[in-house]
Amino acid sequence: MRLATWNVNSVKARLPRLVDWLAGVRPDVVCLQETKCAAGGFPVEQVGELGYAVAAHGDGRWNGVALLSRVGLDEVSRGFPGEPGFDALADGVPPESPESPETGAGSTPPEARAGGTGAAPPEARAIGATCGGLRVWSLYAPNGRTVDSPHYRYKLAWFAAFREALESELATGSPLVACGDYNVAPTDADVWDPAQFAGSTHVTPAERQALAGLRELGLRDVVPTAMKGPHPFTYWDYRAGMFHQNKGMRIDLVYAAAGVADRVRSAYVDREARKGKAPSDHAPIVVDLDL
DNA sequence: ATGCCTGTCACCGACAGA
Repeated sequence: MRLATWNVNSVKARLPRLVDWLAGVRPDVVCLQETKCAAGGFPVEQVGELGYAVAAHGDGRWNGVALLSRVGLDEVSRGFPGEPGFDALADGVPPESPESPETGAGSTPPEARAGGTGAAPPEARAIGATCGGLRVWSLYAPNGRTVDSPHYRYKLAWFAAFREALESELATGSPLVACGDYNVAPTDADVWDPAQFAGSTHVTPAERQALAGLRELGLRDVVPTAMKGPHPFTYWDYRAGMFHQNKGMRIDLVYAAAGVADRVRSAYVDREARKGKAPSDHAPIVVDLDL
């Protein structure tokens, strides 16, 4: 089985490149992130012509994940149990300036502010399905913005909830892989210059501990081969010629259950897909499995 | 060479990305 994951930064804007890439690389299962379209707006017909079934999960303008498969697409899960939404109240930050410090009957009880139980619905950041006997998740972790932001605490809460959900799935013993844009660089070697990231998100101990929590469940980081240079970066900022200087980050990850990781024949970052006209700012990872 | 930011929604800029 050939498995791939790619943050396409809008499936509509990337459609010509996506179609060409699918036709050339011919993966069996593809995890997409940042599709930036509602599920009904996904170009199902265009990828369908290449033999892919589609399961999409989207809000519209932001986020959005999808799975493409031509080896079966069953037991689709849009989101996961306990998945939190972004809720500023969960951090004690009021959505609007409070009129007064009065705490009346309308105030939200603390127990209703916990992640996953508050009013904010989950964003479209996770979709799972069973493809040819393999349980596959396509993930788009929250960015976090800055370490003092409610979005950073949301990011950590989202990872904690995903760990819980995954623990239940792994208990069934079925082969599983969780691919996507984790928005965390696992080690200092996974950013082009660690000094540039001091005090930033994506490299903090808490974010790296979130990844460690997934590895504690038995998942392994399937590190792809870099097609240029020593670091298998998967993201390069559009600005300031970062790609051309190979100043990137490894934030797209393939986390595989041990039984799947043992069957990885090869894995690589397809840097070619980051070149040329109108690319995504992320490159795909392609993994060949002997299942 | 791969080439110096982009997509979306709403409107002619704002916001988000990491």
